[in-house]
Amino acid sequence: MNPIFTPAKGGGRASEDIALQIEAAIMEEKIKPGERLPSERELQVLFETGRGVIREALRALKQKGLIEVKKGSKGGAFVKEVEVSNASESFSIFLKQQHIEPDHLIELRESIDKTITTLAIARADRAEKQELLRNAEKLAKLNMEPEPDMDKLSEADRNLNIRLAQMSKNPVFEWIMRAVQQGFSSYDYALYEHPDYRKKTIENWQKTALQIFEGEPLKALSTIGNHYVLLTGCLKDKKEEGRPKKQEFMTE
Amino acid sequence: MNPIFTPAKGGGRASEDIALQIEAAIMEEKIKPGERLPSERELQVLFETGRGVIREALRALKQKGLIEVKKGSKGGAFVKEVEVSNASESFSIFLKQQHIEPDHLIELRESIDKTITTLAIARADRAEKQELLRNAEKLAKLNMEPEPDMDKLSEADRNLNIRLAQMSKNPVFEWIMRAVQQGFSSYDYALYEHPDYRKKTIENWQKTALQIFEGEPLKALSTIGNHYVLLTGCLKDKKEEGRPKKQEFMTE
DNA sequence: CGACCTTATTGGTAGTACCATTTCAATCGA
DNA sequence: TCGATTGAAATGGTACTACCAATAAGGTCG
Repeated sequence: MNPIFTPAKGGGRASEDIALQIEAAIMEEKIKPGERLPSERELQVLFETGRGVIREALRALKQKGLIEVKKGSKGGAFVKEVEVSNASESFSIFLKQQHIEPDHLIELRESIDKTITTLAIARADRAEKQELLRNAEKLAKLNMEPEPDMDKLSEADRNLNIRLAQMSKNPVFEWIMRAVQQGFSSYDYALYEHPDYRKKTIENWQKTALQIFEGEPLKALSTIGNHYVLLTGCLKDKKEEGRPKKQEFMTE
Repeated sequence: MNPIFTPAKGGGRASEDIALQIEAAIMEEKIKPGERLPSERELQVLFETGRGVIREALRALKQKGLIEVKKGSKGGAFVKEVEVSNASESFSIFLKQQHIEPDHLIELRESIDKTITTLAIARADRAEKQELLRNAEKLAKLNMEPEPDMDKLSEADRNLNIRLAQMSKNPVFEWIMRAVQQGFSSYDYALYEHPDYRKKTIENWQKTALQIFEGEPLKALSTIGNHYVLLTGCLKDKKEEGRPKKQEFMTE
């Protein structure tokens, strides 16, 4: 085997050097997803360093979502298949710490959603579009219940968004969508609290899915736009807490 | 002071628990950016654990970009102001490991750029628009030189993109723009290698800036679109390496 | 008063010992 | 022979100690 790893250079930050070497090995696919890294004690020898340093390096890689660690015999650090959920965490940290306005995030989502919709109509096959339609119906059915389960409703809404993103056949959009949802799902939640908004939102989803299925880009875009009209209207109402003066969104 | 930190619960993953507690304290702004966490030896006492565990927790937080660590007396872990560079690192990991196609990223940029442009026309004040125009001229001037400096050209291009994003008055778009640029600046670089593409791209930028200045949304959108026609055309040419058959982008 | 030195603080590294969990093979029993 | 039990080995998780290296602050000497 090639000398993949070379002893860590001194100078106050050995664990960073080690983390970089391992990360490089993963990126160059010298170690592939699913494979195991040497044990901590072996790495300790390879890098000619203490075990604590190794552990710190592994901890950083784990945080990056590059590896996962299992205990016990035959345990160790395994190279992980990249999951969007890990990659989007820092994005949500950014959102939280910057006190991003809901309006700003909504702008992003609206922009992305419109592109995604256009792409989905052009690229998704018939089966996928039908599946989207089915999922929209499932959402509507959830709302038929006497006591609709909020968590399930949000989950179904989330699912629709992700599915639509996947239909664009562009993984970047899927990543963004997941990141945004992870960061700010709470606002969509608000949309499902009022029975009135809830009903309209669900109807809107069904309409969107249908128009995508029928390949009507312009109509679908307009319908998607309406989703955000609803959302901003709802958030505005909520801000005026208790004293709603008038409703300014389109009723249909 | 409240008892911010409680001893880590056992069960095989103390450092995670500790990292969560500290992260929560940061998010709730019990510790604000710029402030210092207790020293490792103090934390060791607060959490009733070993120093190694503390160090692992801090390493994870550092990787998340939440803290930075300084050595020496009066050193320690300081809560960091969130920087886009940290937040966008995981994004570029995602891009690298997923082997994202340039085309996919271009789709995102085109989508975002169009929204940004629309917002910028509506929201930026006259001075900012004029400044954008000046920067576009600066870019053109750089190209007048007998031996144009590639790095400076890319830098100027980057600057224009960021500036435009800022003019949208929406920090989320700025983040996305920066992240994308960090991840895939190499492709824009290609655009500036051919003198022919370079000239057209720069002219296009000037045109865009002018149309934004004059408040012509539709024209500006079309011009922005042309930028990506150029970019895809250029990348395509480059892929056909050496045997360019025909040029398929708009000449003007 | 300024340049230099000392010291205290703090992160960084090394090493050891031991614990908890997990796997797997050897052993025991029916 | 087959199954269950047990025990050893591998491996990550924790604790503790000692020492190194960098840094800042204060004291000392010229």
